[in-house]
Amino acid sequence: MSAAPVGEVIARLKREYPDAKTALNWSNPLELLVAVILSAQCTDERVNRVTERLFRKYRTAEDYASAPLEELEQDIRPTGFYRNKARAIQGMARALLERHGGEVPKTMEELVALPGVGRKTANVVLGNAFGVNEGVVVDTHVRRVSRRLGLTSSDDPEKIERDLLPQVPEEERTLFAHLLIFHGRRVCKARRPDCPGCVLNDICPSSGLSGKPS
DNA sequence: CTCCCGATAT
DNA sequence: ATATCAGGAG
Repeated sequence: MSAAPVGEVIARLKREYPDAKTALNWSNPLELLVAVILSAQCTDERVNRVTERLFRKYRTAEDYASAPLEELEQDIRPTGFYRNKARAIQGMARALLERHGGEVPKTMEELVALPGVGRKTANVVLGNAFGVNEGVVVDTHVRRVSRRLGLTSSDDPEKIERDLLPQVPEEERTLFAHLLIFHGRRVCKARRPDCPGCVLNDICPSSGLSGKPS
């Protein structure tokens, strides 16, 4: 079975999810960066519950940098991996102060050099906070849905991104990720995908195998 | 490769 | 009980 054409995938999902955008709540680049670090292996809904109070308490890089680590850990605990994430956020904040005047940098190279920031997190910040679409966000949903659609056969996020890059027009890359994430949550779910109710049913190589994991 | 880890759905 | 959730570091 051949891969689904990306243009058609985007067109149909755009019609299906006209309001697809990040589900994380944020009002500046630092808040987005913190929210994305917290979102690892955690739903956006729970991240938002935590950041609602977190962002009232921590407003600048200095606030995260100077906080007692145990206190920051408790402030983010419900998101899981809270010790790693607290260390990442504090290390990231201190790096912002040391290297970037307390501001979030706008290049891939500078972002991934920050503690706790990998390529996926950097791509989210670049695309959503700065409008830079040099890469494609590959999270668990993008990975699963892309594989099922036949857009990639790899299971490594960096290889998947290299496979997707030439297929997705630069100005559509942020939207593309949001569309696949929405679709991955509501229809092309990890556990029980709803292939009969999927608008990509007729162009998806995995349709009918309804259930066979990525 | 393993480890980190709480909350929710099935 | 177990799988899964906008991953990254050692």
